[in-house]
Amino acid sequence: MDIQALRAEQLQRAAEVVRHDDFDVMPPRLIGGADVGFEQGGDVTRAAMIILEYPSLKLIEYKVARIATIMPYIPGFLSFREYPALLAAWELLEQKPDLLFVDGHGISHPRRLGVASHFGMLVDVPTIGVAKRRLCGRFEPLDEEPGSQQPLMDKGEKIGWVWRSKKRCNPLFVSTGHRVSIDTALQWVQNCMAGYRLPEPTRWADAVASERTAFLRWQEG
DNA sequence: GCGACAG
DNA sequence: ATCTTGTCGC
Repeated sequence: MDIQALRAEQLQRAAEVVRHDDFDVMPPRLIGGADVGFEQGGDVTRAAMIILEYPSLKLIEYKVARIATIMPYIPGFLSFREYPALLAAWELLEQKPDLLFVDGHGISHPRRLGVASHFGMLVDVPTIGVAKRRLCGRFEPLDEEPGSQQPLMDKGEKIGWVWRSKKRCNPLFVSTGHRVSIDTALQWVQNCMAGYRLPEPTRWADAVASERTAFLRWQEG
């Protein structure tokens, strides 16, 4: 793979990312969650795509796609490693979501094209990036209280929000993926909470992609 | 040169 | 991401 070529592609695509609200459906009735996991020691990439009904937040569909891993993990180039499997899972969905939560960053990326933005553009769907750790940017320390937030800044630009979703838990990094503003992205993440650190779309996608016991148990009943 | 570095 | 049990704290 040619990292320089991928870097150039990121810069080109980043210029096309829509950072303002551009929903077709408001409020969204179907909200999706996407995440990726690995098998066979990393040789197989497994993508999970789940659909929740809003505002009930009930799981109404989930699909899993498996493909051969094509690229190693390189910080800043995660989307190239994960989008092929995500596309495969997306094609399997019987219903497409009005808004999609992607596990990972959106524009809070060195070149403003994290996996949430990249994938959102590929399928032209509004996306929000929800990451568990920082990739770039700086932020002031957050208060201990849940709900505290701080803007994530990079090179003089606000690229997302650092938000403490739950007591004594590390904060989440929320950013625009595609067709959703930074503030609206945080608003929808907050609208999809159910008592856990992660919002429901991301939590379910993570459970399905990693075959968590919570999901396996749910799958039976 | 040194440290940072989504999943 | 993944390999993995118990364990400390609310």
